[in-house]
Amino acid sequence: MNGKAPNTPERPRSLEARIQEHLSELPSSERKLAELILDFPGELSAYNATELAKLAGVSKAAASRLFKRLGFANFEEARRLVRDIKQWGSPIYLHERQQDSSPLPSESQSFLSDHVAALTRTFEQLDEEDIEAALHRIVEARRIWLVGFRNSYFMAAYARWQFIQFRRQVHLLPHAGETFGEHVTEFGEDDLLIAVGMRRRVPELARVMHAAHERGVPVLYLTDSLSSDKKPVATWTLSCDISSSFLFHTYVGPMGLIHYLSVQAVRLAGKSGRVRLEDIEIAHEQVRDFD
Amino acid sequence: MNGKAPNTPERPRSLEARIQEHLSELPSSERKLAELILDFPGELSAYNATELAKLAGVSKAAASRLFKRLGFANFEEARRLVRDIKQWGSPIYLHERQQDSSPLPSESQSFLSDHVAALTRTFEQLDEEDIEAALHRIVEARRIWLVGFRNSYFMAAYARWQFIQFRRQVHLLPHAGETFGEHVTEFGEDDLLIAVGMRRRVPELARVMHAAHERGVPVLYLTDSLSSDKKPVATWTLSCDISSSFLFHTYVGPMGLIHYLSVQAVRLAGKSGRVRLEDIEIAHEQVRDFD
DNA sequence: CCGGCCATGAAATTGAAATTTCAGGGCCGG
DNA sequence: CCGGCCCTGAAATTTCAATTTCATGGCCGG
Repeated sequence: MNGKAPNTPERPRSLEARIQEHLSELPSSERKLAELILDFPGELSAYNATELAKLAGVSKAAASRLFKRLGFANFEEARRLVRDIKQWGSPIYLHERQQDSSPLPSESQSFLSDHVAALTRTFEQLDEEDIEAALHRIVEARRIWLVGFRNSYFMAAYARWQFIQFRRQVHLLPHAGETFGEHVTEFGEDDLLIAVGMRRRVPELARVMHAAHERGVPVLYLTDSLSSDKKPVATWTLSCDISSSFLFHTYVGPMGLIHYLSVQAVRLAGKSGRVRLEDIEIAHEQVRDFD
Repeated sequence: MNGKAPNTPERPRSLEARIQEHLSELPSSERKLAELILDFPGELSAYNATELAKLAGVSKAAASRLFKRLGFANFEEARRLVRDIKQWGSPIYLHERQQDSSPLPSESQSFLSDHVAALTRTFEQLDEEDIEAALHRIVEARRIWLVGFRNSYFMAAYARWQFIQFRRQVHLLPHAGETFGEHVTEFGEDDLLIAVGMRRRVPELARVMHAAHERGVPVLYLTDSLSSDKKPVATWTLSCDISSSFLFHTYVGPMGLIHYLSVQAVRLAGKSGRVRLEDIEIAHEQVRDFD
């Protein structure tokens, strides 16, 4: 029994920190593994000890010993630490960050790149044909109905705000427990329904879309790219990427898309004479006046 | 038993794709788990089947069955697929899409870079101290009131949706012509008011903020960096860059900021014991209650 | 050249996670 | 109301990774 007294207060330091601390005193085979970990490219916690050992070219025993020596009860504990730090943020980062030099910068940096990635993927996968067709309808429809539940509600609200900058008759369907009946029966052939349905969707959404479809109302469906391919009936479908490596999804993708639709719709409306110059002023209003 | 003819070319579809394909025919308990996976924000392969089952609130048996049904030999195979695909970057379907659809109409490219620029500037100018302080209050406040008018309304709605994922008593003040009087008188010292005021602001906003201030309620003010410097009274101010070279402002910055606040608040709440790990389920709740 | 010390990996052992089994129970069609 | 069908989670079983043991061999001081 190696009488290694674990009198350390056992506060959670990051795995890398622990390795640095012990690096000099590690035997060769364990050090090989430790160095592998230090410049490991991917998500360490997605691998198991056996694989890591193989990658480093050492025996499983060495791996086991290494994590013990680093102060973990076992490999599983180490893996969990790595995983949770990623998901929950290092408690250290938030509290003891006076010590380390580059504390949050890098953290918020990774949020930024997460958003940028989502945006990029969203714009990459846009279907220009559907967009083109939808834009025409957005401009020409007599009335536009917008619907979105739960997390999709605010995007519908955003879209409405944008659209009323350049046209009339843009209605946001109520989202509370209220019934849609009265609105749905109002749907007319010249209308357009824009349904925002990011995960996770509720059955109501499909019902409204279906109702519109039955009445011959075209449906523009904004969804996320992970959604099922047995999509609800929709005339045009535009998907966004909302994936993020943090706890919550990111909606910068949909925001970018709606912004894009808005700008292009105004252009189109202007071209077709449906927006007169003075109407565009409305749009500019928010830009210009500083009050 | 498994009548699944394995003559399928078995090209590696992403886990998500496989789930989509089978989603409709999955029994409820397996579907619950499948939904959890589709919504899973983090690194799936860092979790084991037992943990996933627990998060989804189903038995380990269900998890085991699910992966079998999706065509994997066992859970381990699925985990490895996820891990390796991640390593390779984007999932297959993104790749295929990229090929045929024209690279990027340069026009939408410039929208993209506009958004990215706004996001970057937003994250660059974040005041970490204010954020830190605001986060604590977000976690500890008894009640949170959110207010936003016009174009700011949907951001307040988004923030509310995020915050109710991990805490109670988050209220979105009505935005219609309704009077705030009744709500404002309710403001208590333990509360927090979050005011979203992107240009162009209306006088009501300053009034509500002022009312809160008078009652000793701290105010977190989310605004845009172009706002006039005669700011309303606010305890903490966080500004975003919303400028865009197109007709409308872009709100990806505020969205990123709110996302950031949400994730960090959950982390903080977890540390202070206000959200225990198993309460992540709240966040994943949206996954579960679909029947 | 010996003898203590220690690192090492193969192999045995342990132990946790995954799978399978099984009894209970809901649902549906007859 | 019955009977088959299938889903379900608890528990038994199996599987396989992780740990421990142990024989070997290198290194160094005497």
